[in-house]
Amino acid sequence: MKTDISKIYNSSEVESGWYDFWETQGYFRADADSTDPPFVIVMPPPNVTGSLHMGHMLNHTVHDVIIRRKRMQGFNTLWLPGTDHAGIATQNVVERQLRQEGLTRHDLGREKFIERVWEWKREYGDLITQQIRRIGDSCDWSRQRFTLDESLSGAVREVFVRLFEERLIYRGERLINWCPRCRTALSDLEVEYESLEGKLYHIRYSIAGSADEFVEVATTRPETMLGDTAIAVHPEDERYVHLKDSSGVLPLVGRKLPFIQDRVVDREFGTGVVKVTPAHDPADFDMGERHGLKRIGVIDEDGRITPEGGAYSGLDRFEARKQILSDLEAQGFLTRVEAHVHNVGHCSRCRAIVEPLLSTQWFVDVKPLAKEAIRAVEDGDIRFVPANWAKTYFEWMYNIRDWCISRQLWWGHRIPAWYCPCGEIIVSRSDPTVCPKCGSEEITQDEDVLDTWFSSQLWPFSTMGWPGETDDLTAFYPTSLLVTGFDIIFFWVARMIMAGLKFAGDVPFKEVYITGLVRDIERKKLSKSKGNAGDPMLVCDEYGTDAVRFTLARLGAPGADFVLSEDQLDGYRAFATKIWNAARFILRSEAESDRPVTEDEIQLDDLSLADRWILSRQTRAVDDVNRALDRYFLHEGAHSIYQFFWHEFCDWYLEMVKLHPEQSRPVLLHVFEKTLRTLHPFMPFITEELWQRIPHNGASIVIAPYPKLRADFVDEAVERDAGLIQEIIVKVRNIRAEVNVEAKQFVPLRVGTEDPGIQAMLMRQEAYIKRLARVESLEVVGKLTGERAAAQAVAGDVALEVPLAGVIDLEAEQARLGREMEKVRREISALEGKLSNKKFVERAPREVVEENHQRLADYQGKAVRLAEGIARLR
RNA sequence: GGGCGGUUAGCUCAGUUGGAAGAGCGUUCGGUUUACACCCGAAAGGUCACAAGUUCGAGCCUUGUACCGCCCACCA
Repeated sequence: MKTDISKIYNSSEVESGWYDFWETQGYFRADADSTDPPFVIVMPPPNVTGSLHMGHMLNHTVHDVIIRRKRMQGFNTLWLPGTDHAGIATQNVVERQLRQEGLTRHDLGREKFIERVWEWKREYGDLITQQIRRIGDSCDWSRQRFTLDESLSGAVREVFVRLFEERLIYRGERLINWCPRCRTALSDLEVEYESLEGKLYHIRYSIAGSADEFVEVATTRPETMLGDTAIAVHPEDERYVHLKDSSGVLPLVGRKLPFIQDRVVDREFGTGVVKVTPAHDPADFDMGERHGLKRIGVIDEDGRITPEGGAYSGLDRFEARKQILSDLEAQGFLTRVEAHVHNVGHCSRCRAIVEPLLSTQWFVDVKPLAKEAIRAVEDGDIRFVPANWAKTYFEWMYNIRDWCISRQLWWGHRIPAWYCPCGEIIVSRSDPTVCPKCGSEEITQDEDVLDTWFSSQLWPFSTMGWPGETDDLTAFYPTSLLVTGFDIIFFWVARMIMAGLKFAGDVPFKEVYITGLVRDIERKKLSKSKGNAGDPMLVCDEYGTDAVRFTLARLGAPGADFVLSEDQLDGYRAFATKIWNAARFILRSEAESDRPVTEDEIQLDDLSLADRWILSRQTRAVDDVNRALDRYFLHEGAHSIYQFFWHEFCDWYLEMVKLHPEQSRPVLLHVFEKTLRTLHPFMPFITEELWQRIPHNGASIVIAPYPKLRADFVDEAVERDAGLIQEIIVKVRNIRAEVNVEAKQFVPLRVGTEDPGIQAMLMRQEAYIKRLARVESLEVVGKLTGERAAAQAVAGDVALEVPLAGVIDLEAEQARLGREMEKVRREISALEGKLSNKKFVERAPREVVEENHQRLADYQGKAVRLAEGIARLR
């Protein structure tokens, strides 16, 4: 037990040593052989390139609060950490570095480049795991994983091969999303649509064999016309039925384009005539399929016009657009240009405009997997918190489309497919050396790597050793809970569910907690001047990690966005300071005889009112916290413990205890110690620091038991008595403030009540009133006799007056009591109205009716006493 | 076009079997009371977006309206 305690709470000092202690003691390590019930979370692996942002910190706070409490409750907890190789993101970072050296990845070649990325990872990849330690996350570092670890790569390969064998992975030429900047294919999810102000160009296409007849098409992308292979109209559009069997002529190129009829054409839009470019537009691709159209690719992987584009060959796509427009205009084909807002797809990594391109890629046929995954959520095998996110999940799953998984990158899991000149494609668990079909040794491996999410989707079981049959899988799979943001429900959550069911034989987790978004702090213009208030490490430096964690827990209701502001952080830093100062107060009067006090040792009968009251209130607070946390309502749990600690323990109990410090010492120590345990999941550092300094059992608060409900500590009568005393104290303080009594002056107090029980109680407990309300003498009478020089108030059905000669302003006093009376009358008439309503009395539950009667009686008593008080003023 | 969420105190937000409107910050007034001025004490402040409905009773349930936000979608 440390005895010294600094006067000022210094968060960075408090937060510096404990993590190493916890880690070396092995408190965070899970035991696959334990017989305790497991509680398991796998950490959503952050990108190795990354550094922690506020979103992470919120997410990790939720994780850690939940997992620390479970650990204290005796679960065999595992929080498995790790990082993601993040294909495009990481490769971009290293390529940027190379560019500064005047190099491209091609200058290095594949092997050297990958070695370079690994070097980079070794150097910087630890940053984020250090940050994770800094914020106190209680993860099991002995089980840390990286998606490119050998065993995880083995899992990826196994899954690829199995899906290929089941024909759920296939290779084919499709229209895919292509990022010309990253030079890779993207999945649909990696394309982000942005509404942009563009132009709608109207272009005249003449009719073949007719001198003056023409149709007008509208397009936002004139450059794709080079790849047009048809003109489409709606089959029931009378304006164009006559063109059914004719052709149009492509301007500038002269190619003949057949007219086709298709129901997707919107007759209302533009002229109702659409140019069809199957190689560069998803809708046109589908039409091309339906009508057997030729596909002419006119834009290449760099976003330049291909030789198919004739005169425009080699031009950048946007340059070509300008050129084509000016040529069209010069030749009179461009009839009209109008402003047009439309959605443009951007690469989610580099923001370049995505090009729909015809390309041969690998795909997963996910529909069969989705079926099981939908069922798992429908059947409640997986529960979303909040529940409505399941709708988002279903929506996507019902409409799920094939997943393009190949990426033209070097950093990632290389596709385990080999090609033989004979045409054979070999997909295998081990690297082949010869073609099994023709025996050729000329086989070459596919150059591409897999989408990063292909490996992430296996995370809950690949990290535990799958496809091996490991103890960890037996002990910890399926995991208990996944905590993540709604932005990756499709990318990750849905795919893990599919993969888990398919390969690990069970759902990957039983519950999914969806966090909200931490809205940009800049919205409040708080950070601009400070530079980086959004960086959680800087925020933790400034406010203390415990305070930041508490703030996030307090504000982040499941699924709800919130703004993190400096005001909020200030408030919860003050909370940490408050805890510190309370501890200082307690440690001030440290005694030799101090020792840990367990609940069972407490003899309720021997205790003061204050002690019994705080035990009762704490019991309720602990119960509130537990019920809130059982539902993952961290915000409510944080609120309950905050209110209890500050406004009951500090504001009332510590003040009351000053009357009988020695007598209350055991309860004081007990309640404070238990409060620290209740708080520990939210504020791990300060609670450990203080817990170690006060009497306690055990080596660390990390493994101390989490407080449970002690129903026998709840005492309604005590709470009622203490409540009345507190109310009287507040009323006296109120009077003192109203009539400007100096703080140091003690005043006389007279309390009137005809209830002998209350009279006796007040006499017994008068010391509290005297001290906390600064009262010199307390007189308890049946009825207030009244003098003019008295300020009056009513607490419950008890009246009181402060007989202070000469200081009272009669008019003000009258006005004050009048206002009070007004309120009481309003309550009475509302309650009378309610209770005279026959239907209410008949149909409302008896307790509710009874309660209303009780309240009415209370208010009526109040009214009588107020009336007496007002009368006595005259 | 479809789906989801939001609208409660000056600000940021809580509010689950429907049963007396809450917190933090801010505001006003007063405070060197032996833990704490990152504090203490006292107070002010709300037609719960609007409208109908269900109910004895609605911030909460139903329907509609308005505004704001997000997601999905092949009107070029």
